[in-house]
Amino acid sequence: MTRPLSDPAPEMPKGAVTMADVAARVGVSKMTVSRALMRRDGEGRDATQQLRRRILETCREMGYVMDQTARTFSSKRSGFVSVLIPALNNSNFSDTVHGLTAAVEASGLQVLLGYTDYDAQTEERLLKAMLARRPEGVIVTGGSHTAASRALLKAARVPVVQMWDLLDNPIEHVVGFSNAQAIGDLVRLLHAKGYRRIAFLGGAPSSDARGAERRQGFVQAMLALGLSTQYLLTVGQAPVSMAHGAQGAANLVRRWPEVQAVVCVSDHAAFGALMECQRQGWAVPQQLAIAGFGGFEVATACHPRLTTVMVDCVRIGQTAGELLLRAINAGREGRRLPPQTIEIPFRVAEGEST
Amino acid sequence: MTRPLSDPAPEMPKGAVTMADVAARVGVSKMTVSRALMRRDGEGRDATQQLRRRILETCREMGYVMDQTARTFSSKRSGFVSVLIPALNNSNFSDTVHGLTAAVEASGLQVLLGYTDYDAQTEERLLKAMLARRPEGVIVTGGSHTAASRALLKAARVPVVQMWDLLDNPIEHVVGFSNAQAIGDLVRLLHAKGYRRIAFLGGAPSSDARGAERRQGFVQAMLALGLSTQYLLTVGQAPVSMAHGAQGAANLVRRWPEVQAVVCVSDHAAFGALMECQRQGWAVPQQLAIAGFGGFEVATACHPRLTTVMVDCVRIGQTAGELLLRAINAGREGRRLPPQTIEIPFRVAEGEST
DNA sequence: ATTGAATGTGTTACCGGTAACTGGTAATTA
DNA sequence: TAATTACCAGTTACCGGTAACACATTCAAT
Repeated sequence: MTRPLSDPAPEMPKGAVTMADVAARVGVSKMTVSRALMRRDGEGRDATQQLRRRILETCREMGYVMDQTARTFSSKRSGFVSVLIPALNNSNFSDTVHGLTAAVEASGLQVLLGYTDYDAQTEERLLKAMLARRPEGVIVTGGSHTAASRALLKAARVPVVQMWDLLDNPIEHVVGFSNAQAIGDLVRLLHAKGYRRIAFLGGAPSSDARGAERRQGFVQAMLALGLSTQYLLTVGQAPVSMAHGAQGAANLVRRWPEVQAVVCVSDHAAFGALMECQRQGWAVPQQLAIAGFGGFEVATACHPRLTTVMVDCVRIGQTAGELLLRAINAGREGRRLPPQTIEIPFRVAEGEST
Repeated sequence: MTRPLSDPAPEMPKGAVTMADVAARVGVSKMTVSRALMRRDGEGRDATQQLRRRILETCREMGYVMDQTARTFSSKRSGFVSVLIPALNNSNFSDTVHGLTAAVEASGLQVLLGYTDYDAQTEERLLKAMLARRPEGVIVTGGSHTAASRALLKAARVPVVQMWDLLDNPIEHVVGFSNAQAIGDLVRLLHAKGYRRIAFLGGAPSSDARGAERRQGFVQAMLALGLSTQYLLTVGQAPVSMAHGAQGAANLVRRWPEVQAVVCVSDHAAFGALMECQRQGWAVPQQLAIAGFGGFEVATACHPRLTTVMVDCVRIGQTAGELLLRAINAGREGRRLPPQTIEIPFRVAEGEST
């Protein structure tokens, strides 16, 4: 070493490498480095491109990783969007997250994922924590939020998309489908196949807004067909498990032996019911027909296959992501995208269980 | 308004409310506000506590939310840890995330979750993006990473925990169990029950390190018992689905009708195999015994119940989270926690499928 | 050759907090 | 009562980038 220790060589910064370190090494201002990193490949004049390559090379050599925090702080762009789903372990939502991530990351934004465990209070806490990091947009699931959550979202002044359900009183944008209508289609299919005494099996409505909407849709559809709506069964809290479904089926048959078919709030419950029937030796669908909801893997893998409502979960995510991007881009240009509501199609898939 | 428009009242800042706005309203310096927000309840002298209450009250009135970005930037503490799992829609991992979140959030840190889709390249990209936000610690799943990922983690100079698998060459800390040993226990159980011609059914080893370890453990255990290891079946890539399991079972019976039992890489595959048997009318376990891995909901909900390896996934997460916290706290005090390896127990749960 | 436009680089200020230090006041001790 | 100590609030500087502006250079068109 020819330099005294008190004067460390600029080529070897001691702490983490900063943009200034890179700039010094290349012999330009840090602004130039910043611009080199921002600019896309193959842009600008030849001399500029060469310089840019040299800068990128030096970054690599020095192991420089831009400090996203400083960037966020300075540019007022956090570079991420918040996404809240009720649960991780539900392929419907994780599929949605996949679609969403693909759509959003194409534009260089990251997805910051949180899960609420189907609880509005948890959602509020999570939302507070996420908004403190200044996301550029927020996507939440459904329309059940605390008043404080809604206020937080409004105050955040960033685009908001509510997904999965269609809503009467949306915060801003909506991407989803009508759970009530989907269940209605299912009920009409059962009716067409000759079933008349049909039960609904779901969790406590208070714990799951989506489940409550399905239950309500069931009642409406049954009434419209002039059928009895007395066969309503409640088992457990959201998320309704396979064990709940099994227990529900047992209760159902004991209490209302005359019931011919049961519509379950989800495929998990339906599968549990199906397995209980197999354990008890009840023929499906002859003694009891079973329908589910969601198009989960288990619905097509099990035997007999479950009749279910197939929802294009990935597409919900994609669409929500694209919509959020449009809103964010509008915001960057000073415009405001008028509130949109986009409906996603679904279809009833008939299995062997009805 | 008695004030001219060019001199906005300090009580009504125009943009987002900042700490300085709150400070001005209360009539103190922003440093005092900062300290009031940091300090725990009931600390300090009486006058100070009153001032603190007044400040907090004003924050509430003005709807002030501290800018986490600025705080991170200034204090060099991002307040979050990164967690990478292979997939969201796998209750094993989502349970782990639950345990982890509970453990970590108790200390005021947030969890930033990412999923790799079982792909090391995706993991590397994700890691890069996360490290740019300067997490205070990182938890990854398993030991299969690109060389660049390992380098990134080392360079980040934050504690790292690898979870789920025990590793020969860990990056730093490890929390997990031996997949090979677990499969070994399962094989020995089958052997004790009289099964001799036992097959293994899993995905392509290259796509799933955890699956590969299980396959290897199977071979070892079979060799140790003096049994033939010829019955190795590969179906699809990770994550192995129920459909893969069904297809695998069909292949298995066609190719090696003499096989008495099959050990599947996961409960999903095992369930698929079970359903294929039911479709074909093959008695389980009389004609073919089936074992799974993971203790998923479907394993106990289905009929017959699957023999499986139960892993305390929540505890893996809790332990990993606690370990990471200890390492982070050590780092804050200038110490370095020596690399730890913590083993999590598992147990074989016998169902009716073997 | 001259001009104007387009492009590229450097300089300065600033984002909103916290660390570290300074000086002042209240509580404790001699 | 004076000296010492503990505690507290204010001041200043700074974290690592980018916006905005000023200025220099290159290129195209007259």
